[in-house]
Amino acid sequence: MRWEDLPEQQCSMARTSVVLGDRWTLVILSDVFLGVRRFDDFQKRLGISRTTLANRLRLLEEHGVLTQRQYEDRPPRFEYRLTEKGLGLYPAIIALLDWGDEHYSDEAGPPILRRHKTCGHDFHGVMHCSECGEAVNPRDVEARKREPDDRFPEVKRGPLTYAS
Amino acid sequence: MRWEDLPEQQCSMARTSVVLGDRWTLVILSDVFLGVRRFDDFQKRLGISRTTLANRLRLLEEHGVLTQRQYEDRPPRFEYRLTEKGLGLYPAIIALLDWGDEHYSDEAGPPILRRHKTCGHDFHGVMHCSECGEAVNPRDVEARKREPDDRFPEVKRGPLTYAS
DNA sequence: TAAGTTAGTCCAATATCTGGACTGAGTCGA
DNA sequence: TCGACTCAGTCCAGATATTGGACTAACTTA
Repeated sequence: MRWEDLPEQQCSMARTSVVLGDRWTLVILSDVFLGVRRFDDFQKRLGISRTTLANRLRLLEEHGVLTQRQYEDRPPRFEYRLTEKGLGLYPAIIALLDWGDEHYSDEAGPPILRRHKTCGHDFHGVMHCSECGEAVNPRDVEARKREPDDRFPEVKRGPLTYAS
Repeated sequence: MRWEDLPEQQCSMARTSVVLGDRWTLVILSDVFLGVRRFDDFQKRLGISRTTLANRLRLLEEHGVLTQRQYEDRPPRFEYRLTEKGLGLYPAIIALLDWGDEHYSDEAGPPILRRHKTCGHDFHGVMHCSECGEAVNPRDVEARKREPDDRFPEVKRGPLTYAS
């Protein structure tokens, strides 16, 4: 199966992966959330090739994650900004950054700190249940299909466990 | 810059992206969280090429996200399981699945539902602040570098905003 | 004994990513 | 008015990664 055929699958991660699933997109997006908006700034900060950057930004625009907006008349210049849909990726970005902070920081700690202005503290994200408000533990979650679907074959599997 | 050089960067997303940033890894992981553990099951469910699957699983093992454990003696057979480090990706997986559910579902709703066994309801994840416990809004977060670092050049940027 | 299961490897064709040069419109300073 | 600079890309050819399909290898089951 080719990557482009993934969205046909009955799986939200497959469809998400078409937009975010490549070497650069998540890094670009985390820069966008830091306030970076211009082509050359992305390019200089990330060291990504200009071709690939142009392709990624176009893809993100096509998928409604970013929009271009003019910030200068002469010469006409555009910058990339998050749409509401793009802003909806914030929890995922936070979760991925936190995971990177936890597992790949050096002795001095995470390279970038995030402060919750509302309470004034540096923080990390904790995933809570939308229904009861409690923090969610992976072992307390049970997944089920909406309905049987032959395109998404069943396999033998047990409950979620992990290697100790 | 090449993908392999990304982890040199002072950026947690760059380092995270080395492990997760490709077309298949997130999809494989979301299957792992559904309980899929065997090579052929991944391959049949995802339609990924066997070569790429083998490479991805090896990468995830090298990075300590999965481990192989023997589940059969004759012939010796191994299955892939999450380590504690891998289990730490659950918030990110939930956030990405929720985003896909929200933006790419058909009329009938998300293809897979997740139930919080603790409270008994189908749910989605809400990202909360580890310090004050409140739900986090992207606009209430302020990022800053731990310290100046020439390898990670500053750019002109304003506060986080988005296109309306 | 033949067919099936499981977990891969190997291969050549195709697709994607790379750095670097280049374009083009306009600004800035002297 | 000239020359250097800014910014957002495009274009190219070489390097790298992904693809589907065939194949291996060890063992089980009918």
